[in-house]
Amino acid sequence: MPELPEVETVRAGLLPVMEGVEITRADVNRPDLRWPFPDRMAERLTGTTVTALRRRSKYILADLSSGETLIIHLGMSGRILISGDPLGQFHQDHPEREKHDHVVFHLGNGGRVTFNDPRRFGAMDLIATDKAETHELLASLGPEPLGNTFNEAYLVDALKGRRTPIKSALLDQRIIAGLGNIYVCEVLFRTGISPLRKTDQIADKRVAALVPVIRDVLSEAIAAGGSSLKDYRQTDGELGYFQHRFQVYDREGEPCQTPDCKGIISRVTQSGRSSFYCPQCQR
DNA sequence: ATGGGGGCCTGCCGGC
DNA sequence: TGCCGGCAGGCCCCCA
Repeated sequence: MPELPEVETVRAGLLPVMEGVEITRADVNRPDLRWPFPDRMAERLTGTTVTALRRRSKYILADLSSGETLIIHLGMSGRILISGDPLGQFHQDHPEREKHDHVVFHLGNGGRVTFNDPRRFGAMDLIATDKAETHELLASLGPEPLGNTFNEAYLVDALKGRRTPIKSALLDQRIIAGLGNIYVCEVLFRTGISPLRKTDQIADKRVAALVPVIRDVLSEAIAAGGSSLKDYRQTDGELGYFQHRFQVYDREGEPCQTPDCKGIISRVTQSGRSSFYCPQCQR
């Protein structure tokens, strides 16, 4: 569920509350999410200070004064909410423990950071900070779409000779890290490329045109605080609002927004995921 | 080697 | 009102 813009929004929300702040206690309310938590996770977190909060693809990385890094993934339904009013603001507190509050970090500034994940496809792990990039979950990730190594030449080369539909290729985290179902649909709409088109049947020039559009869509979504469908929230509980700007995602049956296009947005299933697109102007 | 489908979980929504 | 099927922002794993 949370794609790069949602994860970046969560990271940005946590930053002023957690950076330079001690974790005084960690409540670990179950033994696992998608996988078992690392051994003695609560003890290894307790008494450490968060020295930096980074993001790699859809992972949040919290560097700790202990020399370890906490890796967090939100899966499909993971949420992180701040409570306890650590910044002295007015946002609503939610002191009661709610269903699916699996991990709670208590902070030295009085704040609490709660990880809630109904479907439990999320994950947490601890690894030495100097080995974080080599963690098995991160090792084979492709370039960051908003970073310098992601560019036209890279994408043209990375997609060369692939027979998979472009939709699947852009969802492949080894090729580009951070896109998910929503933003791939929106990117393909803006570039006029059908999600069904085989990657090796797209001219280099059109592949290259994906690069600035990917950057634009992600940047706009980050600026909007991400997209809130059912359960995603920013860390202060506010909704993101990029969902109002979707042009195709979840708009099956609606008229295409391209000027003068008479198309109707279609939904097709590709490798188990819904693709939304306009059959008229996406070719 | 690569691509497609199944599976992991819970919750929600629409239809009957 | 209640039940059931389908679907959901991700990603690992196995099979062809």
